[in-house]
Amino acid sequence: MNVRDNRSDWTELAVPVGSPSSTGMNEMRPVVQRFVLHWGEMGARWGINRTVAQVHALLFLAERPLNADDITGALAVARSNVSTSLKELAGWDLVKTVHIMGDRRDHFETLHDPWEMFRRVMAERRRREFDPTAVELAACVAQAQAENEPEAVRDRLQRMRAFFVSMGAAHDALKDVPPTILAKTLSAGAAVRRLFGG
Amino acid sequence: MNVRDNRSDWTELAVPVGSPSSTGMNEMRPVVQRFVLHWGEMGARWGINRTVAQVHALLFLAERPLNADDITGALAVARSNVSTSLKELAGWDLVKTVHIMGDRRDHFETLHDPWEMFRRVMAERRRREFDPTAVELAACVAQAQAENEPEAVRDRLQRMRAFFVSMGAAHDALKDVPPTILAKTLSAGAAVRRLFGG
DNA sequence: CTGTTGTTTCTGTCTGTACAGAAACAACAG
DNA sequence: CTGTTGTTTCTGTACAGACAGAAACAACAG
Repeated sequence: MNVRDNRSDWTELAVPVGSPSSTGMNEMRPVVQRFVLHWGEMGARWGINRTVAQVHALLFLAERPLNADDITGALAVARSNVSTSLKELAGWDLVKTVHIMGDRRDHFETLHDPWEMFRRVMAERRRREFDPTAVELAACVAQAQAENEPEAVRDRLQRMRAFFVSMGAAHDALKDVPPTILAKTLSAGAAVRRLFGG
Repeated sequence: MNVRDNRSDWTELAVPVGSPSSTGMNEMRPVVQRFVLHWGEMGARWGINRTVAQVHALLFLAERPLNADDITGALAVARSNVSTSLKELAGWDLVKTVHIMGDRRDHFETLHDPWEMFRRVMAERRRREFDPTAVELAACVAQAQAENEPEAVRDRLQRMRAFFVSMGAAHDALKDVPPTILAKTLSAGAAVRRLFGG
């Protein structure tokens, strides 16, 4: 009994044909495919690996936790890449590993709440990119001072730094607001406008 | 008199050595270089072409409008790419062309207010990427309905769509708030927390 | 007209990244 | 032990994007 024969019958997101294609690929149904492809493109535009984003999209629509072979079959990518992508998603805190009784394989699932997803992605991007840039900016401000840069240069670096400080504060103020509150408050809109004197 | 001889003495951001290097390259001073390089990296991470981001960074620190040759000299990239990058930045509404008396060449300058920069980038990204995705999601929701996708799939697409609608509303509520107000309100933080019941 | 300036387009090249596929390895169940 | 599962690493390849440099072109000043 080899791996191919042992893969689970994964029909939830698959086209309901008689049997899987000879390639071992498990075709996704049209909407699923559409969403997965678009999500992949969007991710790529924002600096997320296309395949990683596709894996995420697939898990987002999956009705049950999928194992690596399910994903390999659906997306038709090498298993090694699925493994890497899952690890990457775990690094973003977007997937978790679950286990199913009687099955030794790892299964993966992702959040189904877009707000919570957004929150975690923001937190990670902040940690990885925003904070280091803020540090770099502070260093630039100091260096500009030390090296007697002209007033204008020092001023602009300082403004940029201040901007980063403010954005950091904004993130701090919002990062722990429960998604449901965020959604309601933002959807209403009026309160937000009022706060900002609109 | 060729182009090289005709280029302006561009010393504001340059290392104050006796003469420009034989390559025609105009070396930036350390802080400027540091900022330009870092900005380039950040841009690349967020899907902005590295060179485009570098041109932007250079203009951000420049004390006067620069012409294409200034930029070519400072960044040591081909003139054609500078031209393309400037056009790209113009497309983001981040640079404008200005003219200097007695000089036929175009000169370029960028905003010096990070808040306003941010506002414009957000507006553009929304137009280019967010809105189309929102449309796509609406289509996915409709298609999922039409093709009798399982409840779970329809529900998740719908949630994602709702998320995009809310984010759009949030952007609408904030996009026209004057940067100064935004900065003050966000920096304070307390009001924001209050609004969201923190 | 000629020289300057700027844009656009083309070609070739280079580089980084993604990726497949294989292999080695580790962990573990039975 | 053997077979399964999963991760990691390696090699080679393929592709997309970035880029330089040349060339053609347009606009315009003098």
